[in-house]
Amino acid sequence: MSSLTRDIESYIRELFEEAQEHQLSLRRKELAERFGCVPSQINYVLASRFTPERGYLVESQRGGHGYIRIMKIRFANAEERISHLDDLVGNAIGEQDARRLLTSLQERGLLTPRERLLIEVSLRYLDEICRTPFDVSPYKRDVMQAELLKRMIRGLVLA
Amino acid sequence: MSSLTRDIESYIRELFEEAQEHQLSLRRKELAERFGCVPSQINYVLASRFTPERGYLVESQRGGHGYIRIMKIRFANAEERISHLDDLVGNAIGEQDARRLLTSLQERGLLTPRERLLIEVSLRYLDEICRTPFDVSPYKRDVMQAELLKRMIRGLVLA
DNA sequence: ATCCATATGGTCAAAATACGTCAAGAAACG
DNA sequence: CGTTTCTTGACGTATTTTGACCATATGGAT
Repeated sequence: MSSLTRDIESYIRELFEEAQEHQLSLRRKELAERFGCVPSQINYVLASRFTPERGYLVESQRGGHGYIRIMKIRFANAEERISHLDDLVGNAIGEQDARRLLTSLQERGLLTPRERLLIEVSLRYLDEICRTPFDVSPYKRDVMQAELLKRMIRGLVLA
Repeated sequence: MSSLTRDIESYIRELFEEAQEHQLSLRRKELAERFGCVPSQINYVLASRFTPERGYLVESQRGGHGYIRIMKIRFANAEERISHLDDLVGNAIGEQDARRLLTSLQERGLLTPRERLLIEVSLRYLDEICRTPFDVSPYKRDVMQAELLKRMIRGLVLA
């Protein structure tokens, strides 16, 4: 049940909590040694867990005194937040991706479990009627799902 | 009278009771082996029994260290309230009636403003697509709205 | 100033692992 | 006896882990 990637992710999150900062710096090699893995494993963790989609940006520098800096994304206003979230949803989104996004939003505290449940119910129903009474193509279904999802998210941000 | 699906469903419910947690993790392959069935049978059980409409959310991850996580959002036994609310929604509900009902639920503290917003956004979108791409009759639109509303309410108002 | 040794981090792809989708046929139901 | 629900299996996709090889920054030597 535990995995290297998840362990490293947890460790980095702990560092964030301890630091109480919106950004922190790491040494790739050091971190890899701490977890007894190859350095590129760290890149994998960053690429899969500390993405803009999950609210993070990563910068790095090579060479002597190299570093990896992870930053939490901050928004100046609701509009920025909305456009960020709109981008995450995109023009079309499938069931799996939608669920993943909702998971991430819940983890970020932007959504309560009940709100997430409401969203999932409505997405499912939309998908269902698109299939059965109407016969919408898979891609069009994803476009419609994306539209509904974006509207709900926009509403929540402004609420 | 017993069936594979029901057996697996019962088993998962037992796990919830034992764990006394609102969420639990499974391995699809393991579970399939325990019940001597193909792994996709597990997907069927999840898709038909642990839906958001029934108060559950399911997350999963593929690949190494993959898992299936089931979360119980719904609060225990509130069947009476479900049927009561179903009656309130009825077979078909128009925009005006729907709004009245939501107002009442919100006033009774069964719904937060954000949750209500989500419901209204999705109902409005449903209505919109029923008119424009598809050309659903007014009555049918009301039926579909009622159905979506009922599903959302069933999913979460229970406590 | 330039070169180069050293110290970092980056990319990519293969292999292993685990879950998802879909549709056809069987079974149960009313 | 038609409809819904269940079961199965073939095929598809996603994630993790590792390692070989690539790119870049720094600082001291020339």
